[in-house]
Amino acid sequence: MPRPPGHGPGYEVKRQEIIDQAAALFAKQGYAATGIAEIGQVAGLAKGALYYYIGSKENLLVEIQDRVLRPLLTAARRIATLDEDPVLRLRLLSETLLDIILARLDHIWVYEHDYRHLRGANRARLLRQRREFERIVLDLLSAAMDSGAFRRLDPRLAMLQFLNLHNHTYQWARPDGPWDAAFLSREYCATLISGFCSPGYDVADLEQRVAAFRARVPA
Amino acid sequence: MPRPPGHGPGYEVKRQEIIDQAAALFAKQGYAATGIAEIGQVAGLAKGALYYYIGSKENLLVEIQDRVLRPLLTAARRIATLDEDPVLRLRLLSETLLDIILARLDHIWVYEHDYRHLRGANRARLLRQRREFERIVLDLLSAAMDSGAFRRLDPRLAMLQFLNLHNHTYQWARPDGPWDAAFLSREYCATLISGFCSPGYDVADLEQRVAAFRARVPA
Amino acid sequence: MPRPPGHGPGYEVKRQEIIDQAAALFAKQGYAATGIAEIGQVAGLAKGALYYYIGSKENLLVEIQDRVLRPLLTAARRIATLDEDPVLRLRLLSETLLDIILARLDHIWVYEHDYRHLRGANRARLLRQRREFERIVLDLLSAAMDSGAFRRLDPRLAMLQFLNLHNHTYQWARPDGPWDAAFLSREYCATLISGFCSPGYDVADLEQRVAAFRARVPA
Amino acid sequence: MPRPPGHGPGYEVKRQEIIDQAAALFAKQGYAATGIAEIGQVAGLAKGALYYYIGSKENLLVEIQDRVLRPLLTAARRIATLDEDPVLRLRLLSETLLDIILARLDHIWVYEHDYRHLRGANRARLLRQRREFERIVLDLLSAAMDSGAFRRLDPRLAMLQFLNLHNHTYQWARPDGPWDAAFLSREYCATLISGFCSPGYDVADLEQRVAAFRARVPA
DNA sequence: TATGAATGAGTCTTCATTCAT
DNA sequence: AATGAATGAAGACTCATTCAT
Repeated sequence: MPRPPGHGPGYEVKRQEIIDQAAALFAKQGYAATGIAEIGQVAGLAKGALYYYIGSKENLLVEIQDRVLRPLLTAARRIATLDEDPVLRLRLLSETLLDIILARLDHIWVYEHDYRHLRGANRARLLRQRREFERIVLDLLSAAMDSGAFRRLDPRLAMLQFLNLHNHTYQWARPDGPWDAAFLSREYCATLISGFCSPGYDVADLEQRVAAFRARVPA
Repeated sequence: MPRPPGHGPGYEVKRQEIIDQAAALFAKQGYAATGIAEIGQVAGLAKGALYYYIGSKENLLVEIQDRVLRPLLTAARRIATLDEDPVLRLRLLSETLLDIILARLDHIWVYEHDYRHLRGANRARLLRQRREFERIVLDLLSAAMDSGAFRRLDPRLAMLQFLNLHNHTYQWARPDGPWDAAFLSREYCATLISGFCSPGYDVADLEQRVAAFRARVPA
Repeated sequence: MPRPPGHGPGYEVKRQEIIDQAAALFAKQGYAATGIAEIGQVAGLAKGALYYYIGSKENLLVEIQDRVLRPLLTAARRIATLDEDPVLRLRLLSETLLDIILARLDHIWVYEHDYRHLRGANRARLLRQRREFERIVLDLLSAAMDSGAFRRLDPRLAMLQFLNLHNHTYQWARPDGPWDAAFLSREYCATLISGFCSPGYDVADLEQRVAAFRARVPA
Repeated sequence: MPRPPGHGPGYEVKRQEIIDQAAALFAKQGYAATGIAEIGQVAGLAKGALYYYIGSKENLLVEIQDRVLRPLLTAARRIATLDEDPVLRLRLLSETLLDIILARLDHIWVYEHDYRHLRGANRARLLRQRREFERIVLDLLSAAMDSGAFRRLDPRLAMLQFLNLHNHTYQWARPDGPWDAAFLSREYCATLISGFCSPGYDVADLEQRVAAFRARVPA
């Protein structure tokens, strides 16, 4: 997204503010049902000035998707390549995913609902990135099966269960809800791993290994 | 849903057809991004005639939500009052829910995405019905805990996991996908029950009890 | 230009009226400087109704160009294939061209000034048709040289002189001006043929042959 | 054309550069369809600085018209008062006109197309200057008739033929085209004079008189 | 039953211009 | 001498809806 060169120091700050405000509106009303006029009103900017910052409405959508996918993929790639037990890595990935979901609930809402309004290259890039994330989950699940921790299941269905359980959280989570990402991750993973693991696998052990890993490798 | 009085015999048939077609369009493009003109074109009707059948665009949305919620609640109420083990009832409810999701994927898409475009009484009624369904799930989970089958968990979080796992299915399921409702229900419930059950609970036994129930009580 | 099917009997009439009115505005102010709102005002139609008739602003431009080019090319093709002396055919073509220019001065103004605002296929088609007309003029001039009536000149420059002299007429002609197409054609052709003809060619003779042709072949 | 007072030495230079660049854009896209932003981009100037030089968009148009009309009228006035045969003076005027057209094709394009976007005094002055030029041509043609060189024709129609033939040249001429002003002037005047002259007038003689004049009065 | 015609507010976006710095 | 930020009207176009026929 190349932007016209030569902007003042406050430009990017204001720009990010506007994206924040747009994300809140899109989450509440939907992308298609939110008007540029409304965004300008919330931002306290006339339409001309608004466009000076945003370029286009679709651009806002792109930025919001990016704010979700960029940190998610960065973290997922890092976790995927850790030299750790795949089950542990799944647990770490789960918590990262929930971290991002809970930290930016309105972004996630837009991310889940309105990606279909992207067109052309923007849409293609988004789908590619989504597939990459799914691939990482899939590979970790396969690795857990290879390691004997998990039973032999259809890895694709296992991945979809993982995604269902995590991704749908945005539908009911609240910014001031009772549960944080760490807690939800523990619960979700307990459920999934109980369901997926081989007979005799020690589920309870996992949280201690997570704690040990965190002690070894501080964020 | 006020309907003009005094209609011929074909009225209701055509009306249902139009709702079908609208659901398909809404699912593909979103409610806000789908125009009345488009619906008329697909229905082969000029705008005047279209309005004769539909009343308003929001009316279509109401009808689509109803087509999901009416059979879902009917079945859920029936299952909830069965004189059976709560875990078995959960399994039956799961399959019913997945049946409806897979049978009407486009309706579900609209149901999940566009209920926020309902206003006033329509919206209130919808939210009430959703809460009733959630309550049924919650009560079954509590009953399973009371019966000793499940550990003592936060029943609300258990319900949310149940809903996450099931409801998000519409995001990736395809009409010609490889898995049917019975299969997915078995898999999902296996996962959930493994995670929720008390130590020593015999998960594998459940499917035989389902089969026995079906033999006793044919649909 | 496929238009939605099923229009009432008054539709096409009104449509043509609107194109007339748009042509007048475009001629006076230029295509780019004329707003849709202005056209609607002149047509006595709100914006919605206006679009019901026109489809798009560019469409209006296409129609106006077509109203010039269609009769022009039809007539030019017919004249080009007449079994007559090329000089006579040039004279007939000249009068036809001036007929069209004088009959639709505002259309010609738009035709000459605003064809650059056409895009894509519309533009390509226009340029193709213009080239076809030029080709017809060029071929007649070449034939006149081959027949010995004209000196050997650069046929392309001769064609451009023909076009210059005729096409620029729109710049100063008035609907109620003193000269009609027949008169102007006589004058223009007298000038051009005097300049182009071989020594000894009888210029004065031409008008009698035109009269004879008209008597033989009534329009 | 009010200009801010007190400018540095480079001001006027840069100003002229910008007008050049604007003329090129206006010629290609039309005045109304060319944005100030576009001009600023080509000029390498932000909008604020651009306005420091140009004052307003209409100002640019005024300057471009002036660049055509000022040298044209200066030359035409000079030629009109030469103590030479009117036919010779027409031939000299023709070449000057074509010189200006071919030297500044983009300016001419704007001059012919966009003078209607001028308002008020700017427009009045332009029309006055155009009429003055036409008057000069008209007077030369009348003089040629008075001298017996030309037949008695409607002098106004003769003038319009002269203008048609010359002014329309901008429509197809290219900066790197095969014909220069001197050549085109010879051709155009040969055509016009053949058409206008009295019987027995020696057309071929003219070019030698032009050469003789040039030898006597170097530019 | 069904239509075509009309509306006017609303859509996203671009415009020429101004001005504090 | 130049900039970035702001404006608000205007740009073309679409919308859900109504209604006489």
